[in-house]
Amino acid sequence: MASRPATEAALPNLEKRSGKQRRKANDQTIYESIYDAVLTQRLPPGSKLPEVALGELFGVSRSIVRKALTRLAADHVIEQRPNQMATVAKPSVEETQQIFEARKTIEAEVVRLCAGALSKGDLQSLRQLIKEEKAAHESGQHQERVHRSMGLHLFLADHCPNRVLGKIQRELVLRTSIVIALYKVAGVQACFLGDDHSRLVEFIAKGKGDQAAALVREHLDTLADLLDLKDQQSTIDLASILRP
Amino acid sequence: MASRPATEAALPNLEKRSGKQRRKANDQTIYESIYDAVLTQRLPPGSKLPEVALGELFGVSRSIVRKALTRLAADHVIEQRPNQMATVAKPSVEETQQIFEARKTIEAEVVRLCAGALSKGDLQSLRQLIKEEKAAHESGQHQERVHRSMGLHLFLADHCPNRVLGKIQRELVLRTSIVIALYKVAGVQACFLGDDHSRLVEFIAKGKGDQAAALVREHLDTLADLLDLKDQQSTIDLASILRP
DNA sequence: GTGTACCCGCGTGTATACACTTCCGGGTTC
DNA sequence: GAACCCGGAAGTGTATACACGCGGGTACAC
Repeated sequence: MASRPATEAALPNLEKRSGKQRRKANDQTIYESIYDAVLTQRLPPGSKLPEVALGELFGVSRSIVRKALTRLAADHVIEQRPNQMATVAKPSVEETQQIFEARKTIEAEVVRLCAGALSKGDLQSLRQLIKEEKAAHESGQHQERVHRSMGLHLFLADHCPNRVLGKIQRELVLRTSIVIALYKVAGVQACFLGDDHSRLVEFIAKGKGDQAAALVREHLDTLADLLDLKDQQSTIDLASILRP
Repeated sequence: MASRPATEAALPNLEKRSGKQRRKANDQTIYESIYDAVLTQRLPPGSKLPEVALGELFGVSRSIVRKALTRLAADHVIEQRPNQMATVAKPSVEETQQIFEARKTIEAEVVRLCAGALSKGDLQSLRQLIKEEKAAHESGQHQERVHRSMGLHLFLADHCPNRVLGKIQRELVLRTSIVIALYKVAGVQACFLGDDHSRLVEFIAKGKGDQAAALVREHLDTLADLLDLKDQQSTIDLASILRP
């Protein structure tokens, strides 16, 4: 049983979430289930994803599973190597920093475009999201809080007037969440940084694009600093250790 | 024969390029072949891509073709609808403008990061690319010129220190090329705009990131202005035409 | 002549069978 | 005792068979 602990431990969690929907899942369902499991750390980085097991779990054949895995690989959620089981992506420290830098560039532009361009209803939804995030935070519901916190950034991505930039932003938000799950130090309340979110929404509401962009950059820098990027387990230099 | 002219006319062009490699193509080969055919307009937007025909053409089964098509759809090169043949993407005017705007944001940052960070050899390669582009331009080799011109931007994407941003840039360059192929007015020498490319490389060589970024934005604006975005065939307002 | 309903063919959606590759474990040999 | 070799189990890679959905064409009715 020690041969593939990640698989045996995590795969059942996939069905736990959605109950007994073992029948007739399509590739989109599988895609979202795995994605969500990765984000909530039920599937930690490096977890193995055997096609047959997934197929049995969702009640479909490997064809569907393979399609979902191909899409997940295209979105950098998992890694596929020839003749080997797919594994949940395990971004390096370097890649993590680059993801944050890239997101700073894109999200700054996204909020700039959003500023003054969102409807009253959109702003209302944003304020509601922040309220729910705080509530989840205070009641200690980890998964809920992660979803709400990420939800604000996803909302901005989905409502950016530039749909192309919005989709890029969405992908980066999700990748960011993965690395946060990977490198987050225990106890840190990621992305719940003071009232950054509240201030950001107000800047957007008042059409102050430049200030919103600046705040986002600062917000992401603070977030990146909270990560424990010193943990270099995956980049151990065997030579320096074993050399006499 | 009028039922699917695009397919019958264009699909044979796929094999024409690679000669007689009808044996044992993998999904990567198919992916690249279709991608290249789209970029060089051998497969114009809207072209149908039947799985069986592609399979026979490349000597593989539909499984491989489907994998390639799934990846192409993820990269916005083709569009897949349930129970319908995949078609080459046909970006709207609005999406085209958004692609250019997004690329301005990303590429400006990419060249800023490249400035002063490229090796002597890289700069040498860039200057060589520009030379080849000019040569292809003057000798009237359309396909070659398109490749070289795009090649400079792809080179910058691939050599950007931030690999994440580089990959986003690469995708946007390719999508830009698609819309250029789609909306280019006859006779326009797209992306061969004076000595923009030469000046850009020199800015990068001298580490003048801000000036390089500014030039890129200007370059892309000029390029977008050359397109005939008034052509709204796909968004015809029937009401305004048929109303008495 | 026109409108409608049915049928058939083409193409995709899904499942499954089989071949190949990889990895692990035991046995043998030096 | 250690290293190498070999065999089998598990998993992916690919092809193929069959089911389903859509669209066009024809025949029939009005």
